[in-house]
Amino acid sequence: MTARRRPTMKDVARHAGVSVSTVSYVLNDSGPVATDRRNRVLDAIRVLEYSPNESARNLKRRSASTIGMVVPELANQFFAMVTEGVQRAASARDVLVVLVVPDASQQPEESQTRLLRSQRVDGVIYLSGTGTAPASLYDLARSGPVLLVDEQIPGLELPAIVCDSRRGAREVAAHVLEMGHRRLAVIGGPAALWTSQQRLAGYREALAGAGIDPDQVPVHNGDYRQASGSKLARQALCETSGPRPTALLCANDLMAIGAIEACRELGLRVPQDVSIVGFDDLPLSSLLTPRLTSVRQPAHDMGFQAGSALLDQLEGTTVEPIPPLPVSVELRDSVCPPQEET
Amino acid sequence: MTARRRPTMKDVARHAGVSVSTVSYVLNDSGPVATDRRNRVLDAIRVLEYSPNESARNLKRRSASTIGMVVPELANQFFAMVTEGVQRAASARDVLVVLVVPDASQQPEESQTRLLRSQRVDGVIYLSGTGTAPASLYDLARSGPVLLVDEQIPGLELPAIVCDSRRGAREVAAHVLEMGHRRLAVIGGPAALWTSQQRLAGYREALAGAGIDPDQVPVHNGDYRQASGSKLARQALCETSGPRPTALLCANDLMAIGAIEACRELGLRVPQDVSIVGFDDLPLSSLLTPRLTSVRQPAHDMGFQAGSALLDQLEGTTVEPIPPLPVSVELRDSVCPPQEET
DNA sequence: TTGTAGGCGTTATCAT
DNA sequence: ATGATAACGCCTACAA
Repeated sequence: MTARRRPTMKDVARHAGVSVSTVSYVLNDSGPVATDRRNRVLDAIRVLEYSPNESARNLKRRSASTIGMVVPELANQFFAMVTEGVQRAASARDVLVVLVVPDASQQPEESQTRLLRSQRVDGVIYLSGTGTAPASLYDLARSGPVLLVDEQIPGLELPAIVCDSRRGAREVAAHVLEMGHRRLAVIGGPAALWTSQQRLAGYREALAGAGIDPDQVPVHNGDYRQASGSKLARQALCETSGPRPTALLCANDLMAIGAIEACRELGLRVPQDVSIVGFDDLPLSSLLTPRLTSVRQPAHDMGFQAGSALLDQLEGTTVEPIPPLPVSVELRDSVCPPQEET
Repeated sequence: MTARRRPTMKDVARHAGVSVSTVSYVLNDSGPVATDRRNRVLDAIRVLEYSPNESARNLKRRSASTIGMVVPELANQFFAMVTEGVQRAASARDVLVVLVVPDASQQPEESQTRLLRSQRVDGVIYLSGTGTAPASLYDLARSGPVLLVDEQIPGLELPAIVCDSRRGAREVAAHVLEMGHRRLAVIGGPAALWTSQQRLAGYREALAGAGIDPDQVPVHNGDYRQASGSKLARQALCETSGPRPTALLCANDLMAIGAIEACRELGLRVPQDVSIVGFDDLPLSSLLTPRLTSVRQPAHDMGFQAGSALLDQLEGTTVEPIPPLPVSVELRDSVCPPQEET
């Protein structure tokens, strides 16, 4: 049994007794073909199990029907869901998604940049997770369309799909304030990140709206990871002079989880002693004890929209900038009215 | 400012005053080139910002330097981590990963099959999550190398990267038995899935080893999802005739979480009234209350090994079958000795 | 050591 | 309605 060469259009043409152009015509409906000959071609394709060589096609068409997705890590469920959304959007239009997870320890420059320049992808969806643009992003953007998700990068005028972090933050904070809390602290994200800034801005709006001077509320900036949430919560609850805050506004769920952990270790009950809210509403957040009040972002949808928008752009459709997607506050058990100290 | 055509090798050659073959030689070290001319070429490449057209290269080489990763969903952290591992392995060898997340509701056949046949990928890593092979998998396997991860599909003699589920299951079960439990129940996975079978086998070995007849221990098969864990736990704890089990062996973490939930609703304390163990050790499992005793699988590593093995195979390296990867039992709070009923 | 030319599998232009 | 044929950009004998 010899490993047979893959059939080409030429083989199909020969088998069907027609010319290659005819085959090409039926393959792409790109020309008129008599019904009987079309059928002969279709048969030949079936018999030979022919399938077109996409490399050749790409070469000719100068496009790859492929987009790249750059994402900092998949273990983070939010990123994973965005990625899944992107892949859905792409696959709905018969476009492939190349996944790139830059190795934080390496210089990611090379692989990402080479990616677009080598025309293996027609465009890129980019999610840095840090808010800072590596040099490679500039190159990418110069050599092809780049769309940002879940962030906006200062200095780069790139289209982006984001959601209304600010409003979400404002609303959870308002909820906490309505419960009667007056002494709050913020566990914020990396100061450089757009989402951190938006969320902080939202918290401040709510505070101001409740007649509290935002500048009086301490802000501890972390890195969006659990450990930093834990550390900063401890700081906010102990090391501050003056009375202990009764509520912690955490800029994402992972840090909120860290905060809960810290409270537990400090012997403080959540929510009776300290109310805590997060942001992201990871699926796991409703499994915690207590169930975490958080702001849900439509992760999958963000990815889907991003994928669709990029593909629209590639098709030459002029695309309107997409307004921030709506978020929703999920009220759960980690918030209650402040209890008087006994 | 006119959108300039991408430079080709010909442009580089002209700019450097050499022939295209010379350029090709320096690009791939595929021929001898005088040092000065090599430098001229390198300069030209830099000046023109040339980068090779991979489509043309692929066409010529009959390979795509790309592999496909088929995975049922990314929202499941285990799958996400495997995927990340695959991408790491690939990117370490300058190979791209095309991500495919078959839409369960659609017939996934088409996209997956077309993928490999169109020679856009050189091979595929496949993780069905169901244990049943869609027709497309047969096609895939006929037209190129396919490697399974985290499962083995009966009837298909495909290489696979798995881990030692059986041993892991045996060991957690043994731990539970050592704590003194005698009345157990198993919340198993889908009967068709290889992992379910392995884990069940492991539990049975441990039971037999402790002098308990495995056939006397009730097995409830679920679908690896939280809801089924919840439902089946309720069944195991209430509807069984005879005394209530004091421990539940759950074939994965999600079902274990469901089981914990069920216990809570039934007013049973975990672990005092019911001890529970899971499998997978998802990162979230140690965040639960109580922290879940589970069996950790090296998800990322499984992916990495799978990627590496596939690439080895593609390079023609003859690859040894890889033995099951080791797992480790993570002892935590969801297990304690059985308490006498008061 | 370097250059020329043909082909990889498609698509698209242009005759017929 | 159909069929030659010339690109697409790269690699690689083979010739110089």
